[in-house]
Amino acid sequence: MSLKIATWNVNSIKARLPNVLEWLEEAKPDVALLQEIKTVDENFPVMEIEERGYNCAVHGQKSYNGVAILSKHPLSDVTTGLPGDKDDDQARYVEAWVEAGDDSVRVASIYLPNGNPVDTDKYPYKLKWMDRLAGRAKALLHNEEPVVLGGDYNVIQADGDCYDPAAWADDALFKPETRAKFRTLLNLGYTEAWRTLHNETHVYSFWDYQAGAWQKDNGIRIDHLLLSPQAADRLAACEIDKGPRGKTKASDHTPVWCELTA
DNA sequence: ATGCCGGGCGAAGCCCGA
Repeated sequence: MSLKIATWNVNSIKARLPNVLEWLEEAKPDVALLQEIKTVDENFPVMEIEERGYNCAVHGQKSYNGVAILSKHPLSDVTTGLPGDKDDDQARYVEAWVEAGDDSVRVASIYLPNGNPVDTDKYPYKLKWMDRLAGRAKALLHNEEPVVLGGDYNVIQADGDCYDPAAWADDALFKPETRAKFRTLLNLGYTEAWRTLHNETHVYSFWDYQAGAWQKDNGIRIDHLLLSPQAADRLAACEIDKGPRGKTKASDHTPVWCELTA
């Protein structure tokens, strides 16, 4: 048996609903981790998504942020919010156990802060959020379960993950401190699924709406699936699906998915 | 090119994203 787990920053579930429903029917992920739903829980389109055979766990917020987990299998043990700062009211983390027999897995949908401009409090917020994520990621390893931490990490890991490294050098997504924090996650024992299976550079998951970035393939790869050892042992495939980015009324991100074989 | 699009909010124009 196997499980297809995808992550996608949809940039508003309200504006993107037709695209998301079409993608669910075409790509048929077993689990979909969504970010930037930009709505409160009460306005999440649960009915339309349940009609397609998915259960929903939603951690929403008015206007900004917001994350969700969609799953064809039952969800349990749902937790919302990233531990470590009771004053943080931004909806950027939701976690759940996917009940799928031998394919069961713990998943989290992550919307890591952008951090720009770097000379404001947004950048230290990003770095502290990454420390908190590392704390949660480390705690999850103690359970020795398959875990998939998927989402918009807002981290460019290396020169080959963006179209112009010089242009990104001082950006919050690419600064050395940011990349070091990301490596801390990997050094805990997590595997970045796409890079593990692919050697190519200049393959992206985000293209700006502006300046013909999509047409010129001026993108960055910032949407990642991080796997615990027990999940990495099951990794059979990981791909970036550029299809949704080319549709009308597209999100500026495109889905990334992996297949775990039990 | 730290905003050229595109979304939210709310009903014009500003905030935000990467």
